[in-house]
Amino acid sequence: MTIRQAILGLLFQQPQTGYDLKKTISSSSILHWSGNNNQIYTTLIQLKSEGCVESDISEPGGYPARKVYRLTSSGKAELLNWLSTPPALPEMKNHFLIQFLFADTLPAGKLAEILDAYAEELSQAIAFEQEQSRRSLSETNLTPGQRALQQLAAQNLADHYTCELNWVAKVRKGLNVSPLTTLLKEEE
Amino acid sequence: MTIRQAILGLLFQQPQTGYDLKKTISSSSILHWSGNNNQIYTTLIQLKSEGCVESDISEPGGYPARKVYRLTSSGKAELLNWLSTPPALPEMKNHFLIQFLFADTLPAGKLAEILDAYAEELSQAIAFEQEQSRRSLSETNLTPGQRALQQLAAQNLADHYTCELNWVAKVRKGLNVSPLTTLLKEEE
DNA sequence: GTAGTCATGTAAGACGTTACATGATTCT
DNA sequence: AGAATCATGTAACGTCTTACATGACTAC
Repeated sequence: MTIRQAILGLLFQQPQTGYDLKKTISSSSILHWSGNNNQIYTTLIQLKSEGCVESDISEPGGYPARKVYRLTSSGKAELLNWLSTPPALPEMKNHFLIQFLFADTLPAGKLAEILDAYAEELSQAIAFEQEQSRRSLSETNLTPGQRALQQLAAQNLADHYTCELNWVAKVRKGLNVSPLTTLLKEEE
Repeated sequence: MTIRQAILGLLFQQPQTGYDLKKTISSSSILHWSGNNNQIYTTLIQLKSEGCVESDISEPGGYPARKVYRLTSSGKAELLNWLSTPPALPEMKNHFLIQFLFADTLPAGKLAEILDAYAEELSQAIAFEQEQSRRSLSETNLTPGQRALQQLAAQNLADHYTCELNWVAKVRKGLNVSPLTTLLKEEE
């Protein structure tokens, strides 16, 4: 349940509503959960029952009640505690890699076609992340330290997409030189 | 449900039991689901009810019955169909990146410590993947084409871990030069 | 007037994980 | 004798996704 920690972290940056959190999380490639992630609301309710967050209703009388959440000291403690946790390796669920793994079933030429489509999609993703990285510089409601972290994190994603693109180019080049079945001999 | 396609792919390579699939999947960094992934059995039962796989009992009378599964033509069709699906971007659930994103809450020095621990873990993962890549060369029950794909896929993972390690080194270096709060100024 | 955004929430499902249960065989 | 591995399966759980429901306000 990383969404719990993501919420704690965002609320530490500034108190905000569930809707604000939802927008931030869905537009962030790093906090990449569903764009319509209503788990946020249930998690907020749970966090409140555990005393990690408190909420005030701004503009009373409105519908639905606009609840602004903020961290309690207990919530801050949990966040700090999690931040000190030993880091874990990234989980890379690369569905394409599984497709690739069984691709010798495909007719010749089809793999090349798919690799090209993948390369195109990666290029777009890299452009998007670099735009995000640039945009994070102009976020006014963050401290310089927070902006630095955000920019470095966005760069991390762009780096990985670039790495993937390089890998595709390498494989694609190999496919041009020789068909799949003879690829291995070069390595031996 | 990528485990479904992974099973179809593995059964295409060779008929085998659920236990065999489980070992292969749990030891593969690419097909990285739980090491004790009993979802495989339920998926096999489902695939059978849909006519994608068939099973024979080898060594009848044993307990539990050793069921060897193989693909039907319908299963092969589904696999081929999925292989031609337009490729999707990798889902990188990098929990560490979320930790990093909120790390300005941490006392100075603690972030550097965590980055170092992360770098160490990445180095180990890279060594492991390169060992896996080497090992895939000597798998006897695969065709040369399949071995080539497997080796390239293993290399893909090693590439990503290396990319992550480079990123950590970059960040770490920046931390030495200047504290977090002044990091951004260099970029502006 | 209808589409979109603001704003909160419930409920059902998909997917993956963990724990448990059973019992045979093989290794130490 | 006890532990590990072989081998299959069920059940509960945790996490994330999708769909639905409500209703106000704003923009075209």
